Amino acid sequence: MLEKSGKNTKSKMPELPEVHTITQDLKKNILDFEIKNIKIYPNYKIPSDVKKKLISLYGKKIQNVDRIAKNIVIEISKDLFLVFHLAMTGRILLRQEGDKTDSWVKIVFEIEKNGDKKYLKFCDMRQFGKIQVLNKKELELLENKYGISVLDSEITPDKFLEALKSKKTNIKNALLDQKIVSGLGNIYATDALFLANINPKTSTQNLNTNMTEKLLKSSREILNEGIKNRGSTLPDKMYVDIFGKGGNQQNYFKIYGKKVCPVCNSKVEFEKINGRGTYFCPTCQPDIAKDFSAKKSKVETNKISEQKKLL
DNA sequence: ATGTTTGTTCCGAT
DNA sequence: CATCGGAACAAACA
Repeated sequence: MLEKSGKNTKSKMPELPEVHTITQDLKKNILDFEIKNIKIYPNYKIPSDVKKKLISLYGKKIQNVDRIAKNIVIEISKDLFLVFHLAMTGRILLRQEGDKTDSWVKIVFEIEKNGDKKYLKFCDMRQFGKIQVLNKKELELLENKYGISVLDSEITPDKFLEALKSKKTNIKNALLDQKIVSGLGNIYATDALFLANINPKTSTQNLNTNMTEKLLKSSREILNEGIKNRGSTLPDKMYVDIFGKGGNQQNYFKIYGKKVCPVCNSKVEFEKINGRGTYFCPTCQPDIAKDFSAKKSKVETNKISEQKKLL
């Protein structure tokens, strides 16, 4: 892990399983390779200052590969970092001479070590992804943008609750806000909420420590399982690892994409929550706010009828 | 033709 | 001024 200035450096904080997989594979395969050439495809819109900064990478060797939240960070020197964010449809592929061509290629880094030549390709169909060249200070600024990581062993249910409550919205939305919790995406957040028996529409203000304890545990479980299975590849085959191979976590989804709850056989509900497709089981993930207000209105109704009696 | 999509940022409304 | 939520970014697929 890149060292956070003055902070605990021993805790490894893997987050999004797909990015983690790519980062680890890159680390095993491109260290000490020299950047010989960089080809930017003409159809790729890249800010001119980034284009200029890329030139400063020529002739340098790759020192390390790491990850900050969902960013892949390639360390070129102590003060020079190449940073990728894949967003929805970005890919990093590591190819050799003669390999088949790839779709949606935007930038190719030709790298070489002891005569071994490889092609590091940045591909992006929808072009929501981002490439940056940063110095150490800018990298620290990037790192500081992110909230707590659920895989950080120092995070407690209390700290988790405090972080989530700072955003007054539903729990699903808070979990996806990287400034609050970094690393969970739509699928993993959906599955983590299911495992914790929490309705995705629950207000963060209605959470308690018992719930965040469960959610912390389920989030860690989901992310660790995703990492073990090298991420998830949906039917569109958008995510693949650096060798072009899909992950396996899609075979272990808990509730995402399901029609029937695997635990209780209830019909799974699908709803757009803050614009993101969300699956949940109405039985295993009851809406506590609804129960609460139903109870409350019942109490009020009783009160009114009592008052009427008195009159 | 329309609606859908693994993420993030920006801007208007409150 | 802070915070929230929806639109926008752009392309392929069903």
